[in-house]
Amino acid sequence: MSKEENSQILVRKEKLSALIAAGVPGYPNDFRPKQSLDFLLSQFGQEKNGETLAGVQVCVAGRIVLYRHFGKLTFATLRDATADMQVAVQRDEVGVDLYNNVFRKLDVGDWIGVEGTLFRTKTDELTVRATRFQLLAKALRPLPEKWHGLEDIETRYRQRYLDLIVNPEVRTLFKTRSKIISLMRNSMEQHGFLEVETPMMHPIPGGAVARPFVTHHNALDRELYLRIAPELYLKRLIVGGFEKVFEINRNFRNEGLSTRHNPEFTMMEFYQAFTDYHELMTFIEQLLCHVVAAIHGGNLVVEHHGRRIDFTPPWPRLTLQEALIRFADAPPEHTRDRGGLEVLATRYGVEAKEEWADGELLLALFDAVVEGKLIQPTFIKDYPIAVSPLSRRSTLDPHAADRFELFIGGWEIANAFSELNDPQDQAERFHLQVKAKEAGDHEAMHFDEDYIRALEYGMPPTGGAGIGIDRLVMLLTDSAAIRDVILFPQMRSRDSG
RNA sequence: GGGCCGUUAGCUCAGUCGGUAGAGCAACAGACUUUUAAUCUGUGGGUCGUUGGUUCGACUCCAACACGGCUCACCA
Repeated sequence: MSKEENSQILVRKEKLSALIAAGVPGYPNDFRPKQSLDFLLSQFGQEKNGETLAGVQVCVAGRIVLYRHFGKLTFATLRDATADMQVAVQRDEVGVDLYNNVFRKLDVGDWIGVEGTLFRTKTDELTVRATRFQLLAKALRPLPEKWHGLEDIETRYRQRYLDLIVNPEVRTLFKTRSKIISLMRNSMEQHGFLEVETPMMHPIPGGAVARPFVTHHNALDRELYLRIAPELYLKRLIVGGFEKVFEINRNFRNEGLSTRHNPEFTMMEFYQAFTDYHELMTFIEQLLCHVVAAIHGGNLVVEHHGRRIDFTPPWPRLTLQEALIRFADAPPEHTRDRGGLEVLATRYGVEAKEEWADGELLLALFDAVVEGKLIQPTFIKDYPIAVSPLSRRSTLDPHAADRFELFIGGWEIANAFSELNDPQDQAERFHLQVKAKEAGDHEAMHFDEDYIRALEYGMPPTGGAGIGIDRLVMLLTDSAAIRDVILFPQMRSRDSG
């Protein structure tokens, strides 16, 4: 017996053939439900005084997920997009022939339509008493076991439809994801931002430090790159005169997979003229608080991995140095010069590469020692210029960028900065990136001449930010792996390896 | 990429010291008109991830490979 044709599938195919032979179509499309199950439960689920259900005619559709047979009576649990509800089918109500030869030939997993009236069982459960039923779509494969359901993690990811059928909490999670994105989109629109779509295929990959996926366009006979970030296109739109734009869409990075990394992931990036990174901190604080409160019923405290994360503003704003002093127990003087940083690197087992600028070493120390400790929402600001090739140079310190990142639950959630709008400075930064690329850094940026040309036409002073949607959803749904919040996560091929 | 763990019926899982495989659910046949994982009686269902090796004999021991999980490294 092959895996694809086990005996249960054969039995179901034979049942389908028998039904069709008896004039019952297996996949008709002429049934229209009139009520959702959730609607019926909310309207009639709670008993009211003097209520009579007998006259309430209903017409519903759903998938059979459970059966309880009693000879001449069957209870079935129906599941539609909104809820589960019980249906009672009686032989004497629908007719002996239909009951014995059609209804009893149905299986768990089949879609059916049911017309009937409402009643309450002895245990007070609201139930549809069927006067008529119809097969809507025959299922040829058996569903996973009714009690344990589908627990195999690999199958849940590879066959997400099955996961969604039998694990209602997975449906709830993805509804929450959708709601989070909707809240962010509405919020941005209310603040006057214009939603735009920029290319997913880039002739020059840019806007982030990452390895891109490469593809080939036949007609143009040229390489194209799946975008690693929309940043440079969105800022071209600021040059073009849109003063507030945002995009919620996918980025693609050709890097390893982990519980926090999927090759394609969703970011919201937004750019606003006449603002800076300090004002963006306040904006993001308000935006995320709005989302968290809406998702958690007004509550700003979220449970995550057994820890309480309190989103109540204002959130701490620390410089990289301050964070290292506080969370890495570093003496202040050690964060100020090369020698001190190298002492810290030795203490924490961080490799201090010779070619690194001081700022790069500082950041490496932060990543290794501090990042994972930033559980409560915390802004870390004033990043080194060396690792911020698109950020505005600080007016006070030419080695610092007007940039911050937001950390929550030990993860980087947002990255934002005052944008570099000096075309000559930007060109110099690109040159440095190209030099790094030539020295073997695969993640370094290309020189984007058209972007420089755009800046040469004048970009107003601007602030911009990117917020990682998948990680935000993980935080707000208490998920352990990014694959749990992506419907179809990337998996290795089973056949060709 | 490294380390550790896992892969047995459609699903969830047992399988002792190496002697050719078990349960529950699901399926099939039957009983049953108020169940909630209904219950009761009976029946069928397996290339034990793949390929090699050791052995008289391998689900079991060994090796390689595939896929997955956790974790470290890199990144967001």
